[in-house]
Amino acid sequence: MSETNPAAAAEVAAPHRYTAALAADIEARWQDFWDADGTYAAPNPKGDLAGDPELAAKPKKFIMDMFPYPSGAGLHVGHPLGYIATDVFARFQRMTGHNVLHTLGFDAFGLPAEQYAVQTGTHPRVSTEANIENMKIQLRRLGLGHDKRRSFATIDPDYYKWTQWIFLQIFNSWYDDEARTARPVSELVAQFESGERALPGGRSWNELSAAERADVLGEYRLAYASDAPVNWCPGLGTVLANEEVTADGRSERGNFPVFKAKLRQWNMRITAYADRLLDDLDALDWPEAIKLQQRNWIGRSEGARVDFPIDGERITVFTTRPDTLFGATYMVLAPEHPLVEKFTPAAWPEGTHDVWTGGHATPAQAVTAYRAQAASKSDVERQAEAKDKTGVFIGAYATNPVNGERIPVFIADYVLMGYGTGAIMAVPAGDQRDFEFARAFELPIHCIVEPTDGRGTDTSTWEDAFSSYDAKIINSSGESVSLDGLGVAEAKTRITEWLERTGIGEGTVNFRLRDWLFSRQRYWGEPFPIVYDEEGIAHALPESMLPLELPEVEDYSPRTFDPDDADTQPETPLSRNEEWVDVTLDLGDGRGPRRYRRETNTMPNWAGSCWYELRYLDPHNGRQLVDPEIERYWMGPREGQPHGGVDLYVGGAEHAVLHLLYARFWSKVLYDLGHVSSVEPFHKLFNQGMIQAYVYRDSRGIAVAAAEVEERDGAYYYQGEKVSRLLGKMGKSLKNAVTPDEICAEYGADTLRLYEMAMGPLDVSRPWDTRAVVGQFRLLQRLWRNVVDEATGDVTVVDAEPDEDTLRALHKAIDGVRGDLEGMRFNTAIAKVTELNNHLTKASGAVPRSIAEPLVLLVAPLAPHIAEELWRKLGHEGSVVHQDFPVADPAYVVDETVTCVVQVKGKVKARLEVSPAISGEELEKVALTDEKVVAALDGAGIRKVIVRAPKLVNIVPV
RNA sequence: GCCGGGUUGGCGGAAUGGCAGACGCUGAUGUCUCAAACACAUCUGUCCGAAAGGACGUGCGGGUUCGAAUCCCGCACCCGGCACCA
Repeated sequence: MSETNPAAAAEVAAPHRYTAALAADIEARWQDFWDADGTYAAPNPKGDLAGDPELAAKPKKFIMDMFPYPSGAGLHVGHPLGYIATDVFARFQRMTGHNVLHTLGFDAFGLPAEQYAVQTGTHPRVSTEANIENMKIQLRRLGLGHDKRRSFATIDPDYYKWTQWIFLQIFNSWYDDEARTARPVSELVAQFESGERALPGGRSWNELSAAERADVLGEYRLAYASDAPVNWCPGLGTVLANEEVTADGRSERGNFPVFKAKLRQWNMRITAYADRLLDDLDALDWPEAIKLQQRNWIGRSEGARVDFPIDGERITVFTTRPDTLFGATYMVLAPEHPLVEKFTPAAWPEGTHDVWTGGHATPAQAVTAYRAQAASKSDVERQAEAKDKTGVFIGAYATNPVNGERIPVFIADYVLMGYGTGAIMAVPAGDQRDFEFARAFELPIHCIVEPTDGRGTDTSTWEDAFSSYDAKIINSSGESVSLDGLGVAEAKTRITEWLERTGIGEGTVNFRLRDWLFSRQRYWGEPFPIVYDEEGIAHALPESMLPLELPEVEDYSPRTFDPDDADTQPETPLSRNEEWVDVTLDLGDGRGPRRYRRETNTMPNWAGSCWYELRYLDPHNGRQLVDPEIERYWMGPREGQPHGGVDLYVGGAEHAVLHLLYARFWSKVLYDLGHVSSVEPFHKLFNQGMIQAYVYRDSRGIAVAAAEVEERDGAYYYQGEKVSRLLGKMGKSLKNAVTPDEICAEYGADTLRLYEMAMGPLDVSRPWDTRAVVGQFRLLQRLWRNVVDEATGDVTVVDAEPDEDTLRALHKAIDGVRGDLEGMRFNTAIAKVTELNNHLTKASGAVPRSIAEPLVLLVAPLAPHIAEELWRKLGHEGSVVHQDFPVADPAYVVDETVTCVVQVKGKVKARLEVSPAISGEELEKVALTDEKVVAALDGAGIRKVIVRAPKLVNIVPV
């Protein structure tokens, strides 16, 4: 024995104590065992992953995490929170009779992986694959029960072959609004050929050129290229989806300015699915907050389209308040509205108001100047100036169809081209924005809703617009329709009927959702399986040419620009490889080998995550993206899940509208085209909270190493200097990252798992506290000691009958833990296990086997390594993973006696030990004769006695 | 501005109409040890009290109820989302 090595001395005294070293040994052994044994292999009903028929016959559970980006920074303890939670849940499901599919892949395309690669100067594939390997090692140490046969990365050609294939399915589809389903474009062509569907302009399909046909089909395809204003981000060198742009007009990633630029880009016609994406939310088991965010994003508004005649033509507006049509005193078009030029006359009409012209000599000049001004403004500036309404008269008048009034037409940037029809009827009395504009441009304000707040009908005295759904319509009578005296709802109905009867308009539903910009000027993404012929017509590559692999290029980094320079144009890295771009191919369409140019944009990083749940099911299938029978087994609709989908999907709330909306859209298209049986990808969604960490900053505001900060008397010091403390994110840049590796080294993975689950409810964010981790370590140490002799390593459990108290403690724990695990309340489940274990620790004598065994099973989902080891020590062959979870005996779940509190006027005055079966009358009698109660009543008369047997009696004195 | 979520000991949290503070951390004291660490044991919401015991207490103000952390109304603060969406 060495006097100078106390740790060694302790080990000699208790060589079989549950220490970090022993935990490491146990964990490594069982992780190897699981890999070799294939413990977590979930059998498919057929195919290469078919297996154990007994397991396959059980009800299925598909439990999934949002898969990680393999960033170069590695994991900190915040990352695996959700993975541990799904793993605990999956293990519990395995022990309660389910065939559980649980695995994890890697989302490895996209900006972060690419930027890391650019920073480190290595090829994205090399650095990404290294990161994946590193992350796999980190994750393996946590003991996650993944079916590793099913893992993949989105960058694997075998995977993105099918991402490309799905893109082509979408490209080759159109949305049939009447049938409310996607259909192959070939069926649309057949309709055009037969004349069943009319072509715009009344032409016949046969007389169209190939280019014209392509243009017509482009109007229908669910994936289409178009010249449209997109979010161009010079700082990132790419365009971005609306969802990737923040409210203040900057890129979500990198926080660079974003400008509107007109560029030819690929889009997904997600708007065709707006109503279904909205309606189908109802049957999903998702947090209401997330559903609400999606509903707001889709933004359904009921209203009407109304045609306003102008110069023998018409401008269509969308309004949610057709009942206020009589109050429309002017019209506003978005500056970029395509009809603006058409109606802009050569000269200002006689007597044009000076404030309307913006000081310009002609309407054309005014329009051009205003458009230039609007385009140069970044969204940030627009935001800041939102209060000051700007605009200019285009020199033309339209007619209000309901009363024949001549109303001026303006352009103004408060009307957005992307919403509705890009044109509005302005009702300044009822709409605050219109009101402000009318005041600024001295336009008339007609009161058409009777104010209910006493302000009167003289609008010249008003300070703001008046709007109420409870008010009555006034001043709204015309020759053919009158709304006077009606409430808002009735007026809407009547005017909509009138609009439809006269053909002037129609009731309609409008959505805020826009089409999804689907191309990026990046290297590290899926190439589009699209080539262009000499006429510039896009052609799909045949399936036999998939996957279209990413070519090598000399410089894969994106061409970025001065972030503030809007006058730049994106340049795609793939366009730098002329040999790859310029190809001669036979597409198998009967045209023979021809020269084509490849599409050089790549898909956005969302593409790979839009369908990965399906590939987990049948990851090695070379002929189909997933076998239909296998898909139906794991994903198909069933009772309570009318749209099918993954049984549990856990991830951060930051994906509320991006990934989750896109994945739902792809799922619906695949369903419509008959490739899958599930309409929705994720039946139940759970958002885990964030693990936060304290950030310590010195007087300059610079973050200092959190691990080296000392606390004295409620203040914090770093190297003697006082520092401030704030709760923030965990990360390298804030110098407060704690890695799972550190915690595993100090306590073991089981302790880390327990601590993360015990910190609090899974859906709430909470601060990491390394000091507190030891609490869960002690739990495992006591658990170990309750079964194993620390000196000899022998099992100490005895075959004696447990006492009543212990039996009750066990069955109450079983009952509670079962419910808590089912409800994903892992923190309280651990508290109940701890209580039982503490009970055993405190009880004198060895633990009976009939208690120790179920205890180990209770622990197994939470701390699987130690559970395996104890299970083996208790004399069982094989793994604990597929054992049955204990079932509580109801006879022991209730206590033999319960404590009944007796209150007087709601204050506890006495406690009685009574039988749980005691009757109300009996209990009342006992309570009223209790001496403490008698003393508390002090002779006062009794007005009322409330009895809730057996737990409570409340006596109300007079 | 609109919408959603939250506020409980020194800290993380438990209790969703019936004993507020389960479980854990921290802290105090003790056992073990030459000593320390580990481990174990007892205590640890605040105030009054030597103690027994008592009073107060779940962001603030009101209400419903025999009884409210929990339900209702109003307010403050914090976090998240959306935002000129007609």
